[in-house]
Amino acid sequence: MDPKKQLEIIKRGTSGIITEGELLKKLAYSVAKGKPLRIKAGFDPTAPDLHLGHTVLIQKLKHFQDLGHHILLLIGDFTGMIGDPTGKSETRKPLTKEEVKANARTYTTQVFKILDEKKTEVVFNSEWMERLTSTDMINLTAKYTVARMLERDDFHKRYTEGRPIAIHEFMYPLIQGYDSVVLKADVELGGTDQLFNLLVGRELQREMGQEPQAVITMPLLEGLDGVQKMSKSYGNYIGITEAPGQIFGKVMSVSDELMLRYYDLLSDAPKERVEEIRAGKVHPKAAKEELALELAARFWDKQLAEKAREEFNAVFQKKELPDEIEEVTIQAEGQSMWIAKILVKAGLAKSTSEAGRLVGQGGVKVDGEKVADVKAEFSTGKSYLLQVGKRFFKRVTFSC
RNA sequence: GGAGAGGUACCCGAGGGGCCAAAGGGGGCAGACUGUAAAUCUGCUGGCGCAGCCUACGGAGGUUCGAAUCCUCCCCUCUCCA
Repeated sequence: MDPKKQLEIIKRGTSGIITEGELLKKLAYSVAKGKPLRIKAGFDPTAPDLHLGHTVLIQKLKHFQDLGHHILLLIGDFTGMIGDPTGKSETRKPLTKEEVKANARTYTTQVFKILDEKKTEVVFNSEWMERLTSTDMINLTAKYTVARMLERDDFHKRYTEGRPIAIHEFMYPLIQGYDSVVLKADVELGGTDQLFNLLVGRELQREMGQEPQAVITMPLLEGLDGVQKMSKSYGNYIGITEAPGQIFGKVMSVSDELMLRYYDLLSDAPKERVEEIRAGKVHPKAAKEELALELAARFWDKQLAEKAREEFNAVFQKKELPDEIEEVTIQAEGQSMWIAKILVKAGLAKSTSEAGRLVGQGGVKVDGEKVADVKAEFSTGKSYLLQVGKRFFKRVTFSC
């Protein structure tokens, strides 16, 4: 495909390209020689569950892949084994080889929900990093200065704010850059927070006589709260292995404002459609449904996504019951049981205190009836339909 | 090696002997409303069969009728000096 056209596709949704001119040149060269570009993206195998935040980047890789370029999926297993104590988060305990391997495997299977496995090369940086000697390592560190390291925004911030920076954290950018040298990457993708590391790759490549990689940064996706970036540890994520109903519902829970952001970063809907939505020509709820449908279908399929939509509307609009309600069996401790205890045992509340609060706030229904009394007791001889809030349902039975 | 600052709940952050289960904000949850698990408003947000008790302000001791607050030691982080 024409290099300019390729660039246009690639550009969509990116936060920055360094430099556009270089990338265009590389694309032109690739077209002229019939040689695909080597596109690198690195992943940390510490948290094996991918969420939508990751897919912003993966989706971009997919665009490259569809344009016929060669995707290098780098698993940072070496760095994972050292453990990365970024910022104030307490030092992560280093992972064992087996754990890293297992994580990497679940990682890649998830990635291949989006990318074409046959056209993707998966590499592990332990392959070459473990072979480096201490001398090699020190030589690598000699290529960069502390002052330049402190240019990295988060290092700079932490330094001036008097927060800790461990020495080995300086190694990560270097190792990541060195990976680019080994892989002879033409382009590297990363989140905006990766910009510095990506640039180090250019620096090192130049140092080692290679043409520096072009760098593409993708915006970080805000989580469901719309404030912090999407991350498992904030619990504000949509995992790509979650049930279609979950994915659908979580997308629907996003604020109208955040929805537009999700459209920009996640959707492959035609540009014109996104513009219409932004202009307010589409009802926000309808627009959100469209997006929820697209995403649910991306990780599952159209039918399941459609079913999730129907159920969502049944439950939240028509206040009907969901199709599938989880059944739980609770060990009976007598003729009757306190409502708070039932809720805890059914997994609908963390503690009887919390359960008590929920009842007090009128958030608990049994068989469709609001429970008014915090001290209510229910006979253990029957089974009940429990509902907490609008969206948590469980059917409980008791066993003796 | 010396001098100083600091460590508070899920996160940020106030509080410097009792009125502190700890202000405020964020996040989360519930209710009302609706367009939906949007927005907005209101309430809740340590545990315990709960007008009471127990556990909690980095850790361990101590002073005191009473400690997140004062003292001692320890751990951790940072700044300046050497």
